Amino acid sequence: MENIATIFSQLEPALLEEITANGVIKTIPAGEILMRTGQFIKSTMLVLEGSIKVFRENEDGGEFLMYYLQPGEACALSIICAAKSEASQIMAKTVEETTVLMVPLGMIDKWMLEYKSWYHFVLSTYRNRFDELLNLIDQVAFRNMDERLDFYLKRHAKINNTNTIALSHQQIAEELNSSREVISRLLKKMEQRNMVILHRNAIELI
Amino acid sequence: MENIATIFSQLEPALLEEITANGVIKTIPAGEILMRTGQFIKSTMLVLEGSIKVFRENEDGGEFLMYYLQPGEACALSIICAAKSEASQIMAKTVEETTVLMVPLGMIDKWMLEYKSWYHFVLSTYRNRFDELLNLIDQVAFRNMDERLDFYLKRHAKINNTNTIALSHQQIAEELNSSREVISRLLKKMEQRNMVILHRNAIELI
DNA sequence: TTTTATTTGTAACTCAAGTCACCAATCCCC
DNA sequence: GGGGATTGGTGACTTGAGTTACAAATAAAA
Repeated sequence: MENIATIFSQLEPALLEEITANGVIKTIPAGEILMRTGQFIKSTMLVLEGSIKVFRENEDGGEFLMYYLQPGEACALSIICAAKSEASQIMAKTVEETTVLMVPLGMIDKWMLEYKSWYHFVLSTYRNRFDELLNLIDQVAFRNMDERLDFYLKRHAKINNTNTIALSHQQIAEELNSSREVISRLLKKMEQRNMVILHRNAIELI
Repeated sequence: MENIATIFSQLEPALLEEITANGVIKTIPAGEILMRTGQFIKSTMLVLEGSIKVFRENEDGGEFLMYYLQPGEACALSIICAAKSEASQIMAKTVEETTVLMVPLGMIDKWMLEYKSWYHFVLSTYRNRFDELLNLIDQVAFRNMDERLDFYLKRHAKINNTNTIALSHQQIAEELNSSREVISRLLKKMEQRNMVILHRNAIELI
């Protein structure tokens, strides 16, 4: 794992020291649920390594994808909920082994006043999540499933920095709140158009 | 119009004085566009009276509703964009004659450090908008049009504190990104189930 | 009072996408 | 290697909702 100062290079040195002093580094195995619908949140997390999936669970247990948290990012919701100690609407879980830095909620308010770089970091966290949600609304409100699938695959490839998506059709269907058959059909069409090559548990982008 | 101190009673007196000193009160006629997609934002707004519709415009000019800003609320986006001076993804316009207090963006950052009540106000503005977007995603991703229509009518009634919605089917269709015929059909069904009474340009909730 | 524009009602059609049913291929583990 | 589990392919059917087309009702304007 890289150094905290490298991952959060935009934060000023004095703040990084405080973060190191007050935060607890925790490594979480893949697939662990970090936040459950309706759960009370008592600390925020900065992602150091790995990746966290933020999603909404529907009635059938499908995990409708909202966005991913990557190293160098923080959970906007935990910061927001902090202020109100209100129930969160969404869930979060690790997709791979993930190292996070847990920061007590009290520190967040304190640092906002003391460190300009923290203030800007928190605001930009909000803004990025806000944008991400606007984008998601765009997708579900205006796009058809074929466009959404295409967008999903490309984003997934970009985030993981590879052009092979190692997911089953079922998993993709759940993240897009669709059904396996629909995704299989659309992927077949994409293959016929030479946009992808299909393998078992893997989709290769061309 | 009520007093600023009454509308924003959660803000501390010293801050209210500063707001009055630095802000400009502006009354805007109904239907005026306050923020256009891609436009640069140079000041934030606190709503004193009236109401502002925040929406996304689709290709055909339909105004897909995101949420309404009411007296006592502020535009979260303008605050977010402020920090980054980035283009906004969405549009805003007055639905009726609206009085706002324009505050230069520079003040926002300044007050965050100086006034705890401002800090909490801004954060709660973010959180409320975030919640609103999550709710919207819920609607478009998981609900059918009949449920969305029902939800829409009830919310509209609640906001305007009346059980008569003074809108044409066409207007409703645009805000839900649907078509007039679909809304007419669904409303007819609701009337048959004794959920509403239909009038010209008005829908009465029972 | 005509004329015109707006609003609403409805039937018929189309299409995207979800569901059902079933099968084949592949993997995994005992 | 055999048997169950997971994954993927495909046809047939259903449904929600958008589209086309047209008519009736009402309001607004001339």
